[in-house]
Amino acid sequence: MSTADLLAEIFQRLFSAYGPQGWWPGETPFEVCIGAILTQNTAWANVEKAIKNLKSAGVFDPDSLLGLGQSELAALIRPAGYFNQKARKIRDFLVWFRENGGFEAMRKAETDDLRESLLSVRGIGPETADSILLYALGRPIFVVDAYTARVLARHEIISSDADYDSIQSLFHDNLPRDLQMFNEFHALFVRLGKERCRKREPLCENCPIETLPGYPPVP
DNA sequence: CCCCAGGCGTCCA
DNA sequence: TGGACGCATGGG
Repeated sequence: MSTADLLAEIFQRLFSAYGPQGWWPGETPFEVCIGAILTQNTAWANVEKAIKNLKSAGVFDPDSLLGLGQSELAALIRPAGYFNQKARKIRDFLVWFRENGGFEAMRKAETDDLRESLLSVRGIGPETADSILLYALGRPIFVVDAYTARVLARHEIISSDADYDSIQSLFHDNLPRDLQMFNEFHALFVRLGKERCRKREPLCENCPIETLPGYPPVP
């Protein structure tokens, strides 16, 4: 079975098992950007509390957030954890956002250029940048996350120390550049991981991809 | 009490 | 260039 067929098979099984995930769980492109930073190594339920705090305080827009001091911002996003670090990251992103013409300019930019520019912001790494590109701007980019790497490594499709770009290339080089498919695929990996794939446990039995053609069963 | 979450930057070999 | 470590709250 080719890599292309294997990845397509994984997608089909996850989609059949779980259906469309309706991502991103936020209402606006701006909310996607802030949520993408807040959710770094953090449970989404805690991110929701932080976003709710910002909305309740009436400051959930770029200018208002920039008007807050870093410590005030940190206090509001406290439930999301790492609040001092994330307050600075949000500020740095918003400064970049303002100085680079906001969404209007972002929508005009080439995907590769925009990705590089996003990565230049302190606190935005590859997963955060790609989440913004895919879910805020609709670019057909595959987002790699810890669940994806863990699941693929357990199936011995990649090595356990594969880096972000190599994993992303596996998807980019072997699947059609389909926006809706990439949107669902990442969300489905997260769904699978949340439900069944804790760090210290193998994939559970009756998992949609417990066995895959040509690959060893997960222990 | 324990482990872990939709990462990232820094430091050090 | 890559592996350890700090960052932090809240849920299971």
